[in-house]
Amino acid sequence: MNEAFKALSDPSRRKILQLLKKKDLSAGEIADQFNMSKPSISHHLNLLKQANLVDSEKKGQQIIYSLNTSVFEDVITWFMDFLKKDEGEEIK
Amino acid sequence: MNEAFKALSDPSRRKILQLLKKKDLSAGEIADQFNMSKPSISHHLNLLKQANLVDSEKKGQQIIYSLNTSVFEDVITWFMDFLKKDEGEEIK
DNA sequence: TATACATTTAGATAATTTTCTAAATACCTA
DNA sequence: TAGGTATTTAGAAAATTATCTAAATGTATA
Repeated sequence: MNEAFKALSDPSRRKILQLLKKKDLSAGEIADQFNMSKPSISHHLNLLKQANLVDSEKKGQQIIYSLNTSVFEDVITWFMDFLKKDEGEEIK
Repeated sequence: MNEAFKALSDPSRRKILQLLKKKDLSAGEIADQFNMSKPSISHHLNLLKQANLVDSEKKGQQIIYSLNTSVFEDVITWFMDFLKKDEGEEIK
């Protein structure tokens, strides 16, 4: 899960996730939303993919990216753990 | 919330949070759990504090650190958003 | 097959982050 | 107030990350 935390620490990558939440997008369509070179976006997409936060599928000459929510669930579980009442000191 | 994501991207800092989940600890007690110099731990604690993930309180010559869960709630909310069903395309 | 388009790979540079040692600060107690 | 303990601040070195331009790859189409 370390890769996911790393991937999530960058604002551009979080913005990519927000965009993909609305709908699947090609690499180029994602890049259009940023003031950044395409290779830089490609690099960010690669990190998101390695963290299993997105999936990609080749379609003709485009590559379509989509959210992969399975790791999101893991991360939420990790966080929820901090809100659980301390288990050592049960309320009687 | 960017500072929180940044703070959470480091494994040592996440380990500190796990330790503080069990009980409040002094800076020295935290440092004892790591193979790392005290100034380095101090630096990590500072980042966690700036992200509002921990609080600190001076007690004599020690500084006691504790979890601050308010930002955890915000972050969980951010994540939950990705698991919500797409709101544009309602099921009828 | 030649050309154009979409994306990635390579390689370099700049910026940020992590970590260290040495020194400073703050508090406690004899 | 002198000495000891706990922690932080300062400043530097090393590692990692973000970003760019140029070139390469793969696909579509005229």
